[in-house]
Amino acid sequence: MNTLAEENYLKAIFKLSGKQKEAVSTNAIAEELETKASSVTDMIKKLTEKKLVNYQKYQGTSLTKKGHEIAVHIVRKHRLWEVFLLKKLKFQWDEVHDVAEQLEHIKSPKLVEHLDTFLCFPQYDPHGDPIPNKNGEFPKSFSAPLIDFAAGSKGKVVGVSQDNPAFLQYLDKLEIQLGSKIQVIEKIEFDQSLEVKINGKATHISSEVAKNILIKQ
Amino acid sequence: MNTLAEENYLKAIFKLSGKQKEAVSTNAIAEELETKASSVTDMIKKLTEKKLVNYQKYQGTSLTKKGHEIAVHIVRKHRLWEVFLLKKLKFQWDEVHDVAEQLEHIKSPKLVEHLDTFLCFPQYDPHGDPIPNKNGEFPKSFSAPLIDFAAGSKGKVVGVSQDNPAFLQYLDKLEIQLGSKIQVIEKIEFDQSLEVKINGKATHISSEVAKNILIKQ
DNA sequence: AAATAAATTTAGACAAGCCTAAAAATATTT
DNA sequence: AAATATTTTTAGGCTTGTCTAAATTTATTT
Repeated sequence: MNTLAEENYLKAIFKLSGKQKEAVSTNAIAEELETKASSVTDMIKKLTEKKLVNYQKYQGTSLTKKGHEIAVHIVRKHRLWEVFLLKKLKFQWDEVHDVAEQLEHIKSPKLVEHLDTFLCFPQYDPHGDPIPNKNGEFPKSFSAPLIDFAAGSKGKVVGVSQDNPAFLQYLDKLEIQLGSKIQVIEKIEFDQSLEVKINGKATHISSEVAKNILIKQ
Repeated sequence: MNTLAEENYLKAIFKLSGKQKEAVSTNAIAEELETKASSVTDMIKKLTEKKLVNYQKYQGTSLTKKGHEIAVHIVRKHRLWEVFLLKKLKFQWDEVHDVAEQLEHIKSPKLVEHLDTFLCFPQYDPHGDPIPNKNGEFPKSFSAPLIDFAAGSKGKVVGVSQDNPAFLQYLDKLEIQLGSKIQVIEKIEFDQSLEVKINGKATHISSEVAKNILIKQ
């Protein structure tokens, strides 16, 4: 069984290493967890000992198969709890994260599976992030940041990757909501900004905004 | 904010000190928490520092008003989660305790209150124990162990005060379930055992068993 | 390629929470 | 009331997870 601190490190490495599972730098982990690089080095050594990460001095860290499985399971729990808080307990969009951050560490296999059943096996959480099933498999159709879509592609807004109030208010102004239909008209080379149609209406958004809107085709 | 260990100490002292809030011995706390007396002394000093307990060397420990409030709040959370696990997630009677033991430490005032609302403000948990409201007040009508009832009295089984599997299996054999109607026919002076009627059917149970069945009239 | 800067690791320290063993205080016997 | 037993506390130590400061390695400039 892993400690709370270990779980948080695995989750951070998972988050930082992306789909290709690249090695993650010590400083990046330190920043993600708001701790010091020396603390990270200490913990990475323990995780190496437990065969949860691959680590070579000065060369960064990546998850082993076992470490990856644990991280995905924590992500699963986090996102299921977010759905529970939003759908069942009537939390607001931006209130769920901190509580889910605590709930994700509860240890009870039965609890997760019964919660999943109770929620009718949701595939996405309130932020539009995919929820892995109990075997750690993500739903086939992924959401991705709007900025990653080519000109011409169409999709639906399934979430955001930021819940900064100013950002959410700006989306409101642009009339971008969960479920809005969105089409990429043109990508501006110069500043990576986008011409898009939102629910049929043309508008223009910056790359900063496009990075944080999640789309599912 | 209190640590997990601190919360468990407060809960243990609350449990041991009963309604009259008597001082509790160091050894009793150590036994309750399955730890050593010396560890208890250490922690009690910290809790004294934080004004959560009253403590005089060699004279035992009692909760301050503040400590009592915190303990009651943890009990509230524990029992609400038990109801959630049983009623919503379809856990078995004897599976809820260990998970609730973890969930009770989640810190989010909003979570507790929304959970309470979601569960429609239950007054008793699956073991028949009363659930304090958000002001820390217990419901007026308490359940009591079967053994405390006089010959002739009638009531309903609202819980048990043990969740040892052998005990629960034995109850099953006696056809005693949550909600069973029970009437005390006779109390045997000699060994404190009881003649009872369970759902109309006469049977005989030992004092050991009668101590652990909770009845509400 | 040498010098400088940045990233990472090591060394040593600290708080929390636990432990064992020994000392001190309290309770119980005789 | 003295002797013995029990309870509780103290002293010192260990592990986990953190920190700062210094040393080392890698990356970037000049």
